[in-house]
Amino acid sequence: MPSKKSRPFDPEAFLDSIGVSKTVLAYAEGQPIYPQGGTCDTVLYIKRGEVKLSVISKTGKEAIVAVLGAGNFFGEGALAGQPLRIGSATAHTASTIIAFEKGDMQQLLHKEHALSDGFIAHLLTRNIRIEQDLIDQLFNSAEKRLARTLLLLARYGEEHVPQRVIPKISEDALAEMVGTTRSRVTFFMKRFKKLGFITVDGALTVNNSLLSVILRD
Amino acid sequence: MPSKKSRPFDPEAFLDSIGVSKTVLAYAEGQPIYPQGGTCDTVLYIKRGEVKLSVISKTGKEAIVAVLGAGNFFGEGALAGQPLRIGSATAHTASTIIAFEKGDMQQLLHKEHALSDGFIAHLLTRNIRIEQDLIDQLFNSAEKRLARTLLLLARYGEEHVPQRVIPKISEDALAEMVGTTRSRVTFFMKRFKKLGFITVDGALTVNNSLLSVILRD
DNA sequence: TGACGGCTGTTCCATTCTGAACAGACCGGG
DNA sequence: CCCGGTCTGTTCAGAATGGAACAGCCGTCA
Repeated sequence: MPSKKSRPFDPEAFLDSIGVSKTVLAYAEGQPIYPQGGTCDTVLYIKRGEVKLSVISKTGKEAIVAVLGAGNFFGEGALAGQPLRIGSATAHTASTIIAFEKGDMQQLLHKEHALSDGFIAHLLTRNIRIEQDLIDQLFNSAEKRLARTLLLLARYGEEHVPQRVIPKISEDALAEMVGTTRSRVTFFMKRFKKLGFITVDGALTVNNSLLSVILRD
Repeated sequence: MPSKKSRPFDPEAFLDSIGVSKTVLAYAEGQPIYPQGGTCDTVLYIKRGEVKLSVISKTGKEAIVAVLGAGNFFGEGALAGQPLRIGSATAHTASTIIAFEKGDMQQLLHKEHALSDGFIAHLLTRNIRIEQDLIDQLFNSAEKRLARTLLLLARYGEEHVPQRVIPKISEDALAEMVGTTRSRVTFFMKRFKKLGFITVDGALTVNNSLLSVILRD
């Protein structure tokens, strides 16, 4: 397997190396990066921190589409000619963000092989992830979706540890990510606790045994 | 608006122009192109026809993730290092498909600007579409999802006509695309008919007034 | 300290959905 | 023309979900 996984490409270092100017911004936790409906003229890159992408429906419901970590692009819709942002982006934790003008990015992607290779890799990864979220929604019950979300938050599979701690997240936020209501989340969390799949003592610890929830029929 | 929409790039003509060998295959309606779980070593391109991408769960349920028309790539997971196909691809109508070896494609994407530009455009479009499907699932009831699916099938928005005819599709297939059961589909279809949003007289005609179902709160 | 706001635990019921069953309509082959 | 297969129309009970309401817990802040 010659292909190297996990962020083989660092756009910032690359851009420095070819001497392109860029905008680097710092955001505090919870600070908005761009609003739903805003003009869609930049592509952003997460240098440090985590960014939450969410959408608000006409009825006021919020759905969290993704929480992305360092090394990810977001707002790529600009390149596809989207005039307005479909959803909003918020700093989930304190973050450092690099912004590229849409036009600059297009030029760079066209000229610089290394950048376009890296960007394609990123898009493919995102594609797969979103598609799996969709499949998850189509197939699974709220309980399984919650289990999957918790495992993803705990970065299941990235390291060979039996359990990991989840930073901090309210049941409300979980409900939004999972696509259900808080009462459901509370209900299932209680069950997970009872079965020993997760433990709560200030922090939330996810045990890999939670996988059994997803795998069972 | 300088950007040209709707398939600005024709990979086949391009590949011919630079003299790359490729595999062109013809599929009859309903014929499998690749199976879920098969080796994932080619990227495919739809020259003509329509391709259905579906996934089967452990419990045997099928979900139709997308139906793609001419000018689309699929099976791109190969480039992201996926060893096995996540879902299966089937010719939805008689189709002509071009297959690229994963390695060849990677080389080409790296060397040929025109190809990588076109491919990025494709990935961005797909991303947006899948993301919207996901948002649809998170926000909307089965009824609205069905309405949206019908409008998409009727290619709502592509032309300025008040109504369009949908090729042919069983309620079973609709149920799979929408992510619900056939009994629900029948139920809502009846309602749509009664309200005049669709008409069935052999063929299925979708009226743009069906939009009101999506827009209402 | 005491009020307040945010989060969690819990309950309850109306609504929606699933899954299965059965009957009739349509179609093509033998 | 009859048969079997596929698709649609319909019904229904049981399960899952949504949405709201209320109480307790725990920090912050004046």
